[in-house]
Amino acid sequence: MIFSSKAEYGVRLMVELGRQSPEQPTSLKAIADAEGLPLAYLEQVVARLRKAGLVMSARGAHGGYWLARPAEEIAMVDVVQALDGVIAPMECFVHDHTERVLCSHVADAGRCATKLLWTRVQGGIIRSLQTTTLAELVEFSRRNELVPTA
Amino acid sequence: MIFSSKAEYGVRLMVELGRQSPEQPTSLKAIADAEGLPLAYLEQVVARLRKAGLVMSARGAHGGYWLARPAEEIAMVDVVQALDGVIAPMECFVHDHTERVLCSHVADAGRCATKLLWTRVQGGIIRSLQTTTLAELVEFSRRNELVPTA
DNA sequence: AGGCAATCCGACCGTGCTGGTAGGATATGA
DNA sequence: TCATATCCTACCAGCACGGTCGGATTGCCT
Repeated sequence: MIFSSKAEYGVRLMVELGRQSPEQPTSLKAIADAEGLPLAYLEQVVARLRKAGLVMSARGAHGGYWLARPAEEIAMVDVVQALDGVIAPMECFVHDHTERVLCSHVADAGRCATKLLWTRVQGGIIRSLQTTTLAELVEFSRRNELVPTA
Repeated sequence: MIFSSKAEYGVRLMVELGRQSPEQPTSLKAIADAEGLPLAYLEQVVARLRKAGLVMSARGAHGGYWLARPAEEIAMVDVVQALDGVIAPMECFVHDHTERVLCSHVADAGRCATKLLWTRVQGGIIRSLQTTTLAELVEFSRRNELVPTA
């Protein structure tokens, strides 16, 4: 699998926050209930988003989370990266210094043919994540909730 | 990581085969030595490529492997898929019937906002893999072996 | 003041996947 | 018949991942 469940949960969480009116805190519990996700685990997820500066929080009663900036200004690449870390198609992309057998071609950085391939793939992924904003997803979810299942 | 080491090794193996003259078997041992990879493991890797019809083999002494068709006609998407299986950004993409918590939105197939995102990503990946042929990688590796490291 | 509702934090833990090994069976050219 | 190769299956150790738990802290509300 390319993305972890943290990414899935985190994106859903962001969409949920995007649906709320801004500046008004939404509790994690409300989101956990709405999405049917384990609260304790969501805490870890949202912590990453907070550290990345994507959401803000207020503690205490009636506290909660809200988007740090308008959904239109949030590219999904930032969300996913905050959740899953660097988007790397192959081990040698994330830290070249490890020198694991996996990429025995550390020496010939740009000469490794496979690296050409993985670079293209990485470009494809990042491009698609960069051109998708949170606002799009929010709008998508709003549109679809109106349509009855039957 | 997005792709497994099987993908890395398999792609390298294919490039290596692409560098050889066709119809003439190359032994796995030769490739393992050239790339510095464990032979026993390569056997598993190449088995997938064979089952996918990408390479052919001859057993016995002076046996080995060769490309089933010219490198120009091999899209890397087929190679990677043979090695790593279906390219799915998220669990619910590979088998929708599992109904794991991960995608509690099984019912609303096209309504899940995250699915919109993952679909775009998947598209980006597949497109980049489809537009890259093995021949390109082979040519790339040929060009670069001429340039001295110093 | 006290209690409740929240965020925060870190330790823990089972399970499945991944990368890799081992050993042998089978085929084939010299 | 021997060396060289593909082929096949079982096995294993490490580790990342998804998730739980317990508790500390914060702050509104009565």
